[in-house]
Amino acid sequence: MKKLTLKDVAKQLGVSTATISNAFNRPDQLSASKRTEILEACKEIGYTGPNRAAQILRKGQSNIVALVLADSLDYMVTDPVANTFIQGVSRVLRENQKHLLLYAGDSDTITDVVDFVDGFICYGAPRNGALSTQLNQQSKPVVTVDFNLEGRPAINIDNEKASYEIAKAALRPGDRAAILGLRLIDSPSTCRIYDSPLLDAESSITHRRLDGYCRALKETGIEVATDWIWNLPENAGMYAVQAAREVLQSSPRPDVILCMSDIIALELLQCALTMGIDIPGELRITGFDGIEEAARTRPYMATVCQSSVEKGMEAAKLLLSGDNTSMSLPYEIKLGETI
Amino acid sequence: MKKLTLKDVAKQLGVSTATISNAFNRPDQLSASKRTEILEACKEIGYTGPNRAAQILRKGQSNIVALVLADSLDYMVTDPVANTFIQGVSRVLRENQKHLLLYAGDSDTITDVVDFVDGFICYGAPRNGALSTQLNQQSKPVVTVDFNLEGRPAINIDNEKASYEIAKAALRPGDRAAILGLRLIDSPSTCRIYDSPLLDAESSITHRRLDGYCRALKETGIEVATDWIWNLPENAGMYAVQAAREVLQSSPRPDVILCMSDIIALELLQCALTMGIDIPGELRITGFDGIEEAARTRPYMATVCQSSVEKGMEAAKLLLSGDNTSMSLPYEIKLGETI
DNA sequence: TAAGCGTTCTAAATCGTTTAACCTTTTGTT
DNA sequence: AACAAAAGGTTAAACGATTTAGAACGCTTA
Repeated sequence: MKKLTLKDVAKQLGVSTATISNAFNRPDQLSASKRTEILEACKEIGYTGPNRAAQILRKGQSNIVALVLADSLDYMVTDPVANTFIQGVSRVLRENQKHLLLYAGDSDTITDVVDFVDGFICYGAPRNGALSTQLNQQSKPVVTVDFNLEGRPAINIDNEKASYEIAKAALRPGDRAAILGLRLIDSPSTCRIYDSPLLDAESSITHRRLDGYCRALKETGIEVATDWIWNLPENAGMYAVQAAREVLQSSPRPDVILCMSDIIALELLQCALTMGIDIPGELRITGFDGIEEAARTRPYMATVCQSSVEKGMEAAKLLLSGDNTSMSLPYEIKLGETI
Repeated sequence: MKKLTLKDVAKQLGVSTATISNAFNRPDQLSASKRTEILEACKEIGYTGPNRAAQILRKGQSNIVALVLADSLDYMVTDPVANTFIQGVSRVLRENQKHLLLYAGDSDTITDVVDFVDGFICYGAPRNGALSTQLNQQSKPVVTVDFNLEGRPAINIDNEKASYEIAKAALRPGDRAAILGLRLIDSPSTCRIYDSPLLDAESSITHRRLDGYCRALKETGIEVATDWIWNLPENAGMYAVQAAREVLQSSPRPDVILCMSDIIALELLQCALTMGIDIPGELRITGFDGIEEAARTRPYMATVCQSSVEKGMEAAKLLLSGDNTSMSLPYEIKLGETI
């Protein structure tokens, strides 16, 4: 019992293959009566429609969109921001009958999929530079999120401005301030920056956040040495814990700690509370992202709220529209109870 | 600048297309010297290898595996169990150079992808019965996880036995007991079961858990009326909260509450602690799954630990192996501090 | 010398569609 | 009535590979 093909069906119905194909794809190319007649007959004999694999080859279009994640899936999954982002993407894709191919950015090539995928949504700068260049060299559409790729449309929030604003709200003149940063330098473990060279500063959102913090610090008349800036290689609790301990045990302890993500800030808060430090009396903390958990803590976190779902949805819409214009999404400063 | 094809390359090198194809796919079909000569020449002129779309059509194999999730992606993403499962699947697929197509089970058809996908991993029973029958009727390999599909290999743990054991550990003769269940009946919101007809009892893991609980209850000499069994439509906090409130406010209050997932149990624990109920003095609670968060609460949760990552990995391995034998994975009873 | 055999490569069929180009009718216009 | 345009189909050439059957070649063996 082989699978039916267009040809088989055409033969059975006594019409050309083109007509069958048109019945399925281009209703304007044949009379309505013939069309329904054909479709009914197909249902009758069990032909479910043109073979997708053949369609992909012929049309050069597969309805598959690759979502390239900067980090390995292992990290992605534990990160609520990435999580909800995927949600948003998938929602829009589904509405448009597109399919989602999940692609981890730590793979070192896209050659396996570039031939059949309709486009790429790229979430976060690939760790792996080769992937960026490959993405840029191929001709399928690309939408970048939370980083920039030359000549490609990007979805972003104004990270510099948002960071500036949350920092400005948290800082008082005369403060000692520390920063818990993310992917600022190339290091596999949590550490202070000192004078390590900054990583990939052009396209990285965390560097924009750093810029924003620095502007606010300068305006408030505060200086921050690079040994008061920590760097985490990934946005995961296990890296945050170590930074939190170190920064809280340093003496004199900072009055403010600016964290580049809520995951980091929450771990820090937890750690500080355990140590009996009064928040915000003795120490002020800011986060970034606005994940749900940050709103449930006590005291609840001062942070920058951005809608990851919306980001995902806009990214997908942008890709599908074929438009080439970047987009800056709104955010909201939530003062919370930690500053 | 059109893309190079096998034909172009063959013409340029003065050999047949078959030889080029063989150079890439079947090294044994030509001399080693010719092969390296060809591959080098290809690199030289910028031919990166056979077009995947054409390969898919011709070979009938795409290296794409569809992961069909029972729930919509929206729910999936917030569920750490599903999350880590995906992780496991993706890890094995990547190791084998396969790609992952994420497919939400609330879509009503697989016809869009069945033609080009190499197989399906199906996580949880699709809500939508049509999808099950479609999966069964098509001829591509299917591996089911946490439910059964006739004639298809399944990955599971022994839910009945595990539930029996955790319940047995929690129950004392003379207890009043309640159950917070999952997807036992067809209802869009949290409610007691009363005498609603049970749903899809054959293939559902939550029915196996119910069986296990019931065996333990019977052995301990406890009777549970169906109005002491709650049903949640999804494994999500928002549904759990309501059930938790209702069950805790009922009087007399139960001495033990058996929860079919950690998400539910944690919400219940939270709720009970807020109400000032002593755990486990006044109330014992059991969960199911062994998610990380359940180990971090205070008191920490009594639960059945199963490794979702491993489940995912085994599912993927099973699919790729082409084997047709089901598999029961180990689990571990963690007594915790809540019983 | 011719047959037999392994190796290396080629020609041509095939995978299942889509679609540009072309051919008939039918309809509308003057 | 004559002709253009539209409607409804058909033919056949792609799309870019894989793969079977067999040709050509050099070599051994009887």
